[in-house]
Amino acid sequence: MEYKILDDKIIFKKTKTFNIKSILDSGQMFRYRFEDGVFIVQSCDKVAKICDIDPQNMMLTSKNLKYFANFFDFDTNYDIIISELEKFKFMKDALSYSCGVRILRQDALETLICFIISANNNISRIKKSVNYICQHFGKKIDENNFAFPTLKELSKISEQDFVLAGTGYRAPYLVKTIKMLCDGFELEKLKTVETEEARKSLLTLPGVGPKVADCVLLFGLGHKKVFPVDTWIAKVFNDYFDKNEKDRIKMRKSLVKTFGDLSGIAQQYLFYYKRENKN
DNA sequence: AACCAGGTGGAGC
DNA sequence: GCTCCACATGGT
Repeated sequence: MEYKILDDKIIFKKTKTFNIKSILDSGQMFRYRFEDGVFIVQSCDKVAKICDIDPQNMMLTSKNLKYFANFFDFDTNYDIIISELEKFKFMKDALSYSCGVRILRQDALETLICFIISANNNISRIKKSVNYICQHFGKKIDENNFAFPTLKELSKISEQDFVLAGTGYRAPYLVKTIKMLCDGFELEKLKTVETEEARKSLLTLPGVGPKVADCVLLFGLGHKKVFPVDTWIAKVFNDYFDKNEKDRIKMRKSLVKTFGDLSGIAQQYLFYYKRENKN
Protein backbone atom coordinates (compact mmCIF):
# COMPACT_ATOMS: atom_id res chain seq x y z
CA MET A 1 0.00 0.00 0.00
CA GLU A 2 1.03 3.58 -0.49
CA TYR A 3 2.99 5.21 2.33
CA LYS A 4 5.74 7.72 2.94
CA ILE A 5 8.49 7.25 5.52
CA LEU A 6 9.53 10.66 6.79
CA ASP A 7 12.14 11.45 9.45
CA ASP A 8 10.04 10.60 12.46
CA LYS A 9 6.76 9.27 11.09
CA ILE A 10 4.97 7.36 8.39
CA ILE A 11 2.03 8.97 6.65
CA PHE A 12 -0.42 6.76 4.78
CA LYS A 13 -3.85 7.04 3.26
CA LYS A 14 -6.87 5.49 4.91
CA THR A 15 -7.81 2.55 2.72
CA LYS A 16 -10.01 -0.51 2.92
CA THR A 17 -6.85 -2.58 3.28
CA PHE A 18 -5.84 -1.13 6.63
CA ASN A 19 -8.20 -1.01 9.59
CA ILE A 20 -6.11 -0.60 12.72
CA LYS A 21 -8.89 -1.56 15.10
CA SER A 22 -9.69 -4.78 13.22
CA ILE A 23 -6.02 -5.64 12.88
CA LEU A 24 -5.42 -5.32 16.61
CA ASP A 25 -8.72 -6.68 17.89
CA SER A 26 -8.54 -9.78 15.70
CA GLY A 27 -6.70 -11.69 18.42
CA GLN A 28 -3.31 -12.06 16.77
CA MET A 29 -1.44 -9.79 19.17
CA PHE A 30 -1.89 -8.88 22.81
CA ARG A 31 0.35 -5.89 23.45
CA TYR A 32 -1.63 -2.82 22.46
CA ARG A 33 -3.95 -0.27 23.98
CA PHE A 34 -6.11 2.65 22.95
CA GLU A 35 -5.49 5.95 24.72
CA ASP A 36 -6.85 9.38 23.86
CA GLY A 37 -7.68 8.45 20.29
CA VAL A 38 -4.31 6.82 19.68
CA PHE A 39 -3.50 3.12 19.24
CA ILE A 40 -0.27 2.22 21.03
CA VAL A 41 1.34 -0.98 19.78
CA GLN A 42 4.31 -2.78 21.33
CA SER A 43 6.51 -5.43 19.74
CA CYS A 44 9.70 -6.74 21.37
CA ASP A 45 11.42 -3.59 22.67
CA LYS A 46 9.69 -1.23 20.25
CA VAL A 47 6.64 1.02 20.42
CA ALA A 48 4.50 2.63 17.73
CA LYS A 49 1.63 5.07 17.95
CA ILE A 50 -1.04 5.18 15.25
CA CYS A 51 -3.78 7.73 14.79
CA ASP A 52 -5.83 9.66 12.27
CA ILE A 53 -4.45 13.04 11.26
CA ASP A 54 -7.27 14.13 8.95
CA PRO A 55 -10.23 12.50 7.22
CA GLN A 56 -8.01 10.98 4.51
CA ASN A 57 -4.73 10.16 6.24
CA MET A 58 -3.22 8.29 9.14
CA MET A 59 0.10 8.63 10.90
CA LEU A 60 2.42 6.14 12.56
CA THR A 61 5.10 7.51 14.87
CA SER A 62 7.94 5.44 16.30
CA LYS A 63 11.68 5.34 16.77
CA ASN A 64 11.59 2.20 14.63
CA LEU A 65 9.71 3.15 11.47
CA LYS A 66 11.19 0.49 9.18
CA TYR A 67 10.51 -2.19 11.75
CA PHE A 68 6.84 -1.23 11.94
CA ALA A 69 6.48 -0.81 8.17
CA ASN A 70 7.45 -4.48 7.99
CA PHE A 71 5.42 -5.37 11.10
CA PHE A 72 2.24 -4.02 9.52
CA ASP A 73 3.24 -5.51 6.18
CA PHE A 74 2.84 -2.25 4.27
CA ASP A 75 4.53 -3.70 1.20
CA THR A 76 2.07 -6.53 0.62
CA ASN A 77 -0.77 -5.73 -1.74
CA TYR A 78 -3.90 -6.47 0.24
CA ASP A 79 -6.18 -5.18 -2.53
CA ILE A 80 -5.43 -8.36 -4.42
CA ILE A 81 -5.92 -10.50 -1.32
CA ILE A 82 -9.27 -8.92 -0.55
CA SER A 83 -10.54 -9.36 -4.10
CA GLU A 84 -9.52 -13.02 -3.98
CA LEU A 85 -11.32 -13.47 -0.65
CA GLU A 86 -14.46 -11.87 -2.08
CA LYS A 87 -14.76 -14.81 -4.45
CA PHE A 88 -15.70 -17.03 -1.50
CA LYS A 89 -19.39 -16.48 -0.84
CA PHE A 90 -19.20 -17.39 2.86
CA MET A 91 -16.55 -14.71 3.34
CA LYS A 92 -19.11 -12.03 2.49
CA ASP A 93 -20.38 -11.40 6.02
CA ALA A 94 -16.90 -11.34 7.53
CA LEU A 95 -15.57 -8.95 4.89
CA SER A 96 -18.52 -6.59 5.08
CA TYR A 97 -18.43 -6.61 8.87
CA SER A 98 -14.93 -5.23 8.92
CA CYS A 99 -12.52 -4.98 6.03
CA GLY A 100 -8.86 -4.12 6.49
CA VAL A 101 -7.59 -6.99 8.63
CA ARG A 102 -3.91 -7.87 8.09
CA ILE A 103 -1.55 -10.56 9.26
CA LEU A 104 1.10 -8.87 11.35
CA ARG A 105 4.72 -9.93 10.98
CA GLN A 106 5.44 -10.51 14.64
CA ASP A 107 8.52 -11.67 16.47
CA ALA A 108 8.71 -15.46 16.62
CA LEU A 109 9.74 -15.83 20.26
CA GLU A 110 7.17 -13.34 21.53
CA THR A 111 4.45 -15.02 19.47
CA LEU A 112 5.37 -18.46 20.78
CA ILE A 113 5.27 -17.44 24.44
CA CYS A 114 2.05 -15.45 24.05
CA PHE A 115 0.24 -18.28 22.30
CA ILE A 116 1.29 -20.90 24.84
CA ILE A 117 -0.43 -18.61 27.35
CA SER A 118 -3.43 -18.30 25.04
CA ALA A 119 -4.43 -21.98 25.24
CA ASN A 120 -7.92 -22.47 26.71
CA ASN A 121 -7.78 -18.86 27.86
CA ASN A 122 -9.52 -15.64 26.93
CA ILE A 123 -8.05 -12.58 25.29
CA SER A 124 -8.38 -10.14 28.18
CA ARG A 125 -6.62 -12.55 30.53
CA ILE A 126 -3.91 -13.28 27.97
CA LYS A 127 -3.26 -9.55 27.67
CA LYS A 128 -3.01 -9.18 31.43
CA SER A 129 -0.54 -12.03 31.80
CA VAL A 130 1.65 -10.84 28.92
CA ASN A 131 1.59 -7.31 30.28
CA TYR A 132 2.59 -8.55 33.73
CA ILE A 133 5.52 -10.49 32.27
CA CYS A 134 6.75 -7.45 30.35
CA GLN A 135 6.41 -5.13 33.33
CA HIS A 136 8.23 -7.45 35.71
CA PHE A 137 10.84 -9.08 33.49
CA GLY A 138 11.32 -6.85 30.44
CA LYS A 139 13.44 -3.75 30.11
CA LYS A 140 11.78 -0.41 30.55
CA ILE A 141 11.41 1.37 27.22
CA ASP A 142 9.96 4.62 28.55
CA GLU A 143 7.63 5.90 31.23
CA ASN A 144 4.65 3.86 30.04
CA ASN A 145 6.11 0.95 28.08
CA PHE A 146 8.08 -2.20 28.81
CA ALA A 147 9.82 -4.52 26.37
CA PHE A 148 8.94 -8.16 25.95
CA PRO A 149 11.69 -10.11 27.75
CA THR A 150 14.54 -11.48 25.68
CA LEU A 151 15.20 -15.22 25.76
CA LYS A 152 17.88 -14.64 28.35
CA GLU A 153 15.46 -12.67 30.52
CA LEU A 154 12.73 -15.28 30.01
CA SER A 155 15.10 -18.03 31.15
CA LYS A 156 15.29 -16.40 34.59
CA ILE A 157 11.53 -16.47 35.17
CA SER A 158 10.49 -19.19 37.62
CA GLU A 159 7.38 -21.32 37.40
CA GLN A 160 6.05 -19.50 40.47
CA ASP A 161 6.53 -16.15 38.73
CA PHE A 162 4.58 -17.38 35.72
CA VAL A 163 1.80 -18.41 38.11
CA LEU A 164 1.86 -14.92 39.61
CA ALA A 165 1.49 -13.61 36.07
CA GLY A 166 -1.80 -15.50 35.96
CA THR A 167 -0.78 -18.15 33.46
CA GLY A 168 -2.16 -20.91 35.69
CA TYR A 169 -1.35 -24.47 34.71
CA ARG A 170 0.56 -23.29 31.64
CA ALA A 171 3.42 -22.08 33.86
CA PRO A 172 5.43 -25.33 33.73
CA TYR A 173 4.97 -25.51 29.95
CA LEU A 174 6.45 -22.04 29.61
CA VAL A 175 9.46 -22.88 31.76
CA LYS A 176 10.12 -26.11 29.84
CA THR A 177 9.73 -24.54 26.41
CA ILE A 178 12.03 -21.66 27.33
CA LYS A 179 14.60 -24.19 28.51
CA MET A 180 14.41 -26.01 25.18
CA LEU A 181 14.96 -22.72 23.36
CA CYS A 182 17.99 -22.01 25.53
CA ASP A 183 19.26 -25.50 24.83
CA GLY A 184 19.40 -24.83 21.13
CA PHE A 185 15.92 -25.26 19.65
CA GLU A 186 16.20 -23.25 16.46
CA LEU A 187 12.97 -21.27 16.31
CA GLU A 188 14.09 -18.71 13.71
CA LYS A 189 15.21 -21.46 11.37
CA LEU A 190 11.59 -22.60 11.07
CA LYS A 191 10.92 -19.53 8.91
CA THR A 192 12.83 -21.15 6.08
CA VAL A 193 11.64 -24.77 6.22
CA GLU A 194 8.46 -26.34 4.82
CA THR A 195 5.30 -25.62 6.81
CA GLU A 196 4.68 -29.24 7.75
CA GLU A 197 8.23 -29.77 8.93
CA ALA A 198 8.10 -26.54 10.96
CA ARG A 199 4.81 -27.63 12.52
CA LYS A 200 6.23 -31.00 13.57
CA SER A 201 9.14 -29.25 15.15
CA LEU A 202 6.94 -26.80 17.07
CA LEU A 203 4.80 -29.68 18.35
CA THR A 204 7.80 -30.98 20.32
CA LEU A 205 7.63 -27.91 22.57
CA PRO A 206 5.63 -28.26 25.83
CA GLY A 207 2.36 -26.33 25.72
CA VAL A 208 2.34 -26.31 21.94
CA GLY A 209 -0.38 -28.37 20.27
CA PRO A 210 -1.83 -28.12 16.76
CA LYS A 211 -3.63 -24.84 17.32
CA VAL A 212 -0.80 -22.97 19.02
CA ALA A 213 1.66 -24.32 16.45
CA ASP A 214 -0.45 -22.89 13.63
CA CYS A 215 -0.65 -19.50 15.34
CA VAL A 216 3.12 -19.38 15.71
CA LEU A 217 3.57 -20.47 12.09
CA LEU A 218 1.18 -17.79 10.88
CA PHE A 219 1.87 -14.81 13.12
CA GLY A 220 5.51 -15.35 14.04
CA LEU A 221 7.13 -17.38 11.29
CA GLY A 222 5.56 -16.03 8.11
CA HIS A 223 3.83 -19.23 7.00
CA LYS A 224 0.59 -18.32 5.25
CA LYS A 225 -0.82 -21.72 4.36
CA VAL A 226 -2.05 -22.53 7.87
CA PHE A 227 -5.46 -22.28 9.47
CA PRO A 228 -5.46 -22.20 13.28
CA VAL A 229 -8.68 -23.83 14.49
CA ASP A 230 -9.81 -22.60 17.89
CA THR A 231 -13.27 -22.65 19.45
CA TRP A 232 -14.49 -19.79 17.23
CA ILE A 233 -13.20 -21.23 13.96
CA ALA A 234 -14.68 -24.59 14.97
CA LYS A 235 -18.05 -22.85 15.34
CA VAL A 236 -17.61 -21.27 11.89
CA PHE A 237 -16.77 -24.66 10.41
CA ASN A 238 -19.84 -26.23 11.97
CA ASP A 239 -21.98 -23.35 10.70
CA TYR A 240 -20.75 -23.16 7.10
CA PHE A 241 -19.16 -26.49 6.24
CA ASP A 242 -20.05 -29.51 8.35
CA LYS A 243 -22.37 -29.32 11.31
CA ASN A 244 -21.15 -32.61 12.75
CA GLU A 245 -17.39 -32.44 12.40
CA LYS A 246 -15.57 -32.35 15.73
CA ASP A 247 -11.98 -33.17 14.76
CA ARG A 248 -10.14 -29.85 14.55
CA ILE A 249 -7.24 -31.36 12.61
CA LYS A 250 -9.68 -32.46 9.92
CA MET A 251 -11.23 -29.00 9.92
CA ARG A 252 -7.82 -27.42 9.43
CA LYS A 253 -6.90 -29.70 6.54
CA SER A 254 -10.23 -29.08 4.87
CA LEU A 255 -9.97 -25.31 5.30
CA VAL A 256 -6.39 -25.15 3.99
CA LYS A 257 -7.50 -27.18 0.98
CA THR A 258 -10.27 -24.68 0.33
CA PHE A 259 -8.32 -21.46 0.89
CA GLY A 260 -4.76 -22.42 -0.10
CA ASP A 261 -2.40 -19.47 0.24
CA LEU A 262 -5.27 -17.32 1.53
CA SER A 263 -5.76 -19.59 4.57
CA GLY A 264 -4.09 -17.38 7.13
CA ILE A 265 -5.89 -14.18 6.25
CA ALA A 266 -9.24 -15.89 5.67
CA GLN A 267 -8.97 -17.45 9.09
CA GLN A 268 -8.25 -14.07 10.64
CA TYR A 269 -11.31 -12.48 9.08
CA LEU A 270 -13.56 -15.36 10.11
CA PHE A 271 -12.23 -15.43 13.67
CA TYR A 272 -12.73 -11.70 14.13
CA TYR A 273 -16.21 -11.73 12.65
CA LYS A 274 -17.40 -14.75 14.64
CA ARG A 275 -15.95 -13.59 17.92
CA GLU A 276 -17.47 -10.12 17.63
CA ASN A 277 -20.85 -11.46 16.50
CA LYS A 278 -21.37 -14.51 18.68
CA ASN A 279 -24.53 -15.61 16.90
C1' DA B 1 -23.51 -22.29 39.98
C1' DA B 2 -22.28 -24.24 35.78
C1' DC B 3 -20.01 -22.88 31.55
C1' DC B 4 -16.61 -20.58 28.70
C1' DA B 5 -12.14 -18.80 26.97
C1' DG B 6 -7.56 -18.29 20.22
C1' DG B 7 -6.23 -26.23 23.95
C1' DT B 8 -2.76 -29.35 25.67
C1' DG B 9 -0.78 -33.33 28.13
C1' DG B 10 -1.44 -37.65 29.90
C1' DA B 11 -3.61 -42.07 31.02
C1' DG B 12 -5.79 -45.97 29.33
C1' DC B 13 -7.04 -48.65 25.54
C1' DG C 1 -3.45 -44.33 16.54
C1' DC C 2 -7.83 -43.06 19.29
C1' DT C 3 -11.12 -41.08 23.50
C1' DC C 4 -11.69 -39.09 28.01
C1' DC C 5 -10.26 -36.16 31.41
C1' DA C 6 -7.91 -32.65 34.46
C1' DC C 7 -5.97 -28.43 34.35
C1' DA C 8 -5.69 -22.29 36.62
C1' DT C 9 -8.31 -18.45 36.58
C1' DG C 10 -11.51 -14.64 35.89
C1' DG C 11 -15.83 -13.41 33.62
C1' DT C 12 -20.85 -14.19 32.63
